[in-house]
Amino acid sequence: MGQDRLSSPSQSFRDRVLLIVSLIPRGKVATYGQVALLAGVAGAAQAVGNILHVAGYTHDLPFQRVINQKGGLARGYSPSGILSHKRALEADGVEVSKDFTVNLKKYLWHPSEAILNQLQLPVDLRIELAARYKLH
DNA sequence: CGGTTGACTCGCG
DNA sequence: TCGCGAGCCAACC
Repeated sequence: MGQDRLSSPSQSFRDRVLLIVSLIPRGKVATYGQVALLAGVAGAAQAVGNILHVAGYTHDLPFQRVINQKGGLARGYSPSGILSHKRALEADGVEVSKDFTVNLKKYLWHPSEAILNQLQLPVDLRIELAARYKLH
């Protein structure tokens, strides 16, 4: 039974991004660049931010779990809403420092093999993903 | 169809 | 270590 197919290359980049974000477990975070790679397009981090900014709320996604490469919370999450972003993450059980950063070594999401397989991620992207985000 | 935008990233000084 | 500029890419208008 092939139901539960997570995504396929035929889906739009946008749909794959939304799906991947929905897979980030509570208590973990992912970076924009990481989501872009998982969606099959290296270097599309900014596009991921754009997509979440536009569709995050309407799709009821845990978009608070997506932060930048340095572990910092999004500046434009909402005008002065970096505090609400901090609270949303803490509600997930993620520690947020006073300078609004998260310890990626501790909280970065490492997708399971099963998920990677179902995303049908090309080998080269898998390699890049492991090289950039595998933190002992 | 083409220019603009931005919840990003990287590299350089 | 930090700020700034340039590069990137899909969505938008």
